[in-house]
Amino acid sequence: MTTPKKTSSSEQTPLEEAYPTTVEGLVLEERLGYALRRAQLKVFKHFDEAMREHDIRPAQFSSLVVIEGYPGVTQSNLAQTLSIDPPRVVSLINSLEERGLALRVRCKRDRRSHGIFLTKTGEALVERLKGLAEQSDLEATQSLSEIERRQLLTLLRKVYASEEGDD
Amino acid sequence: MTTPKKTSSSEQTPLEEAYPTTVEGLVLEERLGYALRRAQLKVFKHFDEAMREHDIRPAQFSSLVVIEGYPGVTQSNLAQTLSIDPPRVVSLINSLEERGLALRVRCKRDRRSHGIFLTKTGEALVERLKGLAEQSDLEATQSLSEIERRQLLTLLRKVYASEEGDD
DNA sequence: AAAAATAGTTACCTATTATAACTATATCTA
DNA sequence: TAGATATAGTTATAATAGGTAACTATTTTT
Repeated sequence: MTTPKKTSSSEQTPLEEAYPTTVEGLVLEERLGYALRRAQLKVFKHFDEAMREHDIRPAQFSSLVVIEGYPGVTQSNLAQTLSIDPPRVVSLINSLEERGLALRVRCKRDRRSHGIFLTKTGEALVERLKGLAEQSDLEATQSLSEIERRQLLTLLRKVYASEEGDD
Repeated sequence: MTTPKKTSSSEQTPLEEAYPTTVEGLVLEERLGYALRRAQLKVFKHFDEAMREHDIRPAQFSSLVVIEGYPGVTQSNLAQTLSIDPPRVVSLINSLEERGLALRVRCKRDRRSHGIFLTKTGEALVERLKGLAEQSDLEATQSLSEIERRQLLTLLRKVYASEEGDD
């Protein structure tokens, strides 16, 4: 790989050695969105690997955890909770139901809505997945100390939890 | 909105009040990937709003900043720098070129590659965009103090910059 | 009873991202 | 120097995420 070298931006002919391989020193390093995207890419890559064996996607994992915590949750509440759109929930629950991990139970009280529950298989799987996910987080953030990891989590929560839109 | 109430997960009939609207208390709150995704969603939403006027997408912004910092950068180096695939760079540069913001200059030395440069218009725009992006970051993270914002940025960089894969 | 609202669904459309194959050049090697 | 190999960029294509609009079945409101 050739060495990065910064040059005047008014020079309009191709350079020979002006090839960066990092964004070091660029304003990009100061942008939160960029840093978030890059960090997320890395963490998700680890997550994908950890879940590959069980063929579980991030959204499926999130759904399973929420259903486990709130058995009987409705699809619309799941949508709100995870900030995804109702149509997305349909295919999400379909996939879980087809794999025998969750099931819809029509609500007697309001027959428009479905309570969603985990099956025994689903409960067993989510327990396993939670362990794998925790391990994956640790691997993806080996460069952080335990204290830093907690700090990061706290700061991220502070960002996304702040009311303002209803993101 | 009804109140969340947690119940035994072995109960297989629909509940009346088991509807959460947050993930508070769930293991999900402990997952880094989840926190990153939610925070990124929020920050990107602000970014989109800030850039709407100029119709600039996150990847276009990143490209412009890198080209500004490394005039004459090649497409393959841009791909490496931003961790995106070569085909993605093609359409990215196409869009910038069509809008008169950047241009390809065939490299004399290696006629396979193109040096990419900003036009005057591109240079003017990227200056403006950098200001907007910074402002957007601040708005998206109003819940953080200046110190916390810097901490967050530092921690994120530490995560994505650590060598291990070549993410 | 009629109108309006809600939960879920279906159909559709767009943007993002990854993969494979192609071209043109350049480099290696024998 | 000829032939094989590698590289930069491109095109085509497919998989997927994500979002909108419209429809059905219910429930609630008036």
